[in-house]
Amino acid sequence: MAACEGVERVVRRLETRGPLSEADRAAIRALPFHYRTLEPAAYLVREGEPPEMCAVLLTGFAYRHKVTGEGERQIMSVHMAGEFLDLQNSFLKVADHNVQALTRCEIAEVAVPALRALAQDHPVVGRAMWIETLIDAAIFREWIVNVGRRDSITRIAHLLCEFALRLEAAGLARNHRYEMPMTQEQIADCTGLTPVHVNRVLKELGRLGVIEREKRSVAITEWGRLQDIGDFNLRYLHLEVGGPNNFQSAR
Amino acid sequence: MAACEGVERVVRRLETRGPLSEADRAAIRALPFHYRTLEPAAYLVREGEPPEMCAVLLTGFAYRHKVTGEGERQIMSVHMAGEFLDLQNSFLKVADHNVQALTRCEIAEVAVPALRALAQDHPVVGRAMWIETLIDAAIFREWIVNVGRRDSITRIAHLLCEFALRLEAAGLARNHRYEMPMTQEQIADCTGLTPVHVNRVLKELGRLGVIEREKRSVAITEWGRLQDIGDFNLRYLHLEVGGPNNFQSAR
DNA sequence: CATCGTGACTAATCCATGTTAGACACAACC
DNA sequence: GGTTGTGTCTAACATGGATTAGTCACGATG
Repeated sequence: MAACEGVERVVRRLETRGPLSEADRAAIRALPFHYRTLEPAAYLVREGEPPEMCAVLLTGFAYRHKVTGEGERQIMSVHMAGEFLDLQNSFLKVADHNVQALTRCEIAEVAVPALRALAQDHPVVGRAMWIETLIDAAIFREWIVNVGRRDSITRIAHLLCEFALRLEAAGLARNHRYEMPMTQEQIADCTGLTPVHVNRVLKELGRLGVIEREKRSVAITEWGRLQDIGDFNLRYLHLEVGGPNNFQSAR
Repeated sequence: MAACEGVERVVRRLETRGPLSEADRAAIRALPFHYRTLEPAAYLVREGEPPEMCAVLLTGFAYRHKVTGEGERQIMSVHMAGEFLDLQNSFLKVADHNVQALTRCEIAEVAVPALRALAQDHPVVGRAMWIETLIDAAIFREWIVNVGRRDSITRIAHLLCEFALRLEAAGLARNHRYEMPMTQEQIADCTGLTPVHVNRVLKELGRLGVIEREKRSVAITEWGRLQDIGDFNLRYLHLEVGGPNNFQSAR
């Protein structure tokens, strides 16, 4: 991906949360971005280290996770092209979780101090970045509910629904059909289940006729039923359905 | 609590994340706060409604929760005196969860547009509020791990540890001894367990000699062991141990 | 070409936690 | 001063999902 294309994706992303002035856009474009490609499983952030760079994902997938004292991994979120990966840590002193590439990824990185200065000097841009982290938090909350109070088939159906909508919003899927970026083991780490049980549940969802799978590709054949099974309500995603500028206007 | 005391608490809270100028402080004090007392179980925010007011908790406890399609409740966070309750929703169009008083609460409310204007016109204050929400998000992430990958005794021990430190940071507890604001049923809703099992586990923690209980009062008699049992590492709380201005300085 | 590693998939068994049902203590209220 | 409600606590039984232990297909690697 060309560098200028990368920056423009960042600008567009932030603009969906509110109008930016030309000066705001120029300030974003002036950031000292550094472009890199990461192999699958490469770490972007390690728990315990101070955040120095903040990355935007241009292509590919990445995920946040922690490992318990027992050595069990819990994935806390999965990120796709266009999303910021490190706003969660950039304003804190130390990273409290890991961020790792799920697939091969292209990223645009910028040093944390430059990002802080941007937020300080361009409050509208700062607000847009804040909103990005608020939506991340909304998804974290939904995942607490998912692993805390839903049974296995509901959890996985919910995850499949969330992925469908987020991928479609990112222009990476259509007609509720997509390429699942994760292995069944990683799905297990998202849902607090074992890989074995994930396999059983995926098979069951296929048997019920609500999804069709071939390798990693997933087609949701009965969206309404999958939504019901998954107790899925898209509200928490705060998607800007009407396109840019559809935010709640300041009164 | 007197009104001016309430405002000063908000100022102090925001100052722990970075130095504020006199103009910043004045702007916070000039906010049109409205003071109210809520009875236990009163709603501050309802899922599906647009956020209109943003509240700071002056005394008492409140909690965030969602209810699944099956009618099961999951508590996503518990808040104590000094914390903001609605920054999570104020910059989004619609609340995606409920916020409810756990005990009798005194709150200071301000209309959302005034708060947005404050963040816009005083970027340093905006940044401090952003950091508050980032820490909320860090706690959400830890709770995903807690309900997703820890067994029942670990979950509850972890919750008890978190409460001890947060209450001490808020000046509401000392010597790892505090008044638990929640019933066992509410603890169950925090941990994704049943009230019956919470009771078993609390009894077991008592039998192990790491806590002592009498009604709602909890004394952690062996902090180190409870921490081990609870797989607890305080990093995710991002406590400002050195007092104000102990944030990572801009470079 | 053989070997190795990984991911998908399956079956048998087990156990941590849920479910159901109730006792008991205590405070609030008519 | 009985009644009602709420929170704590317990026991007996049920079960969802974990655990264990594989097979199989496939691509990468030497």
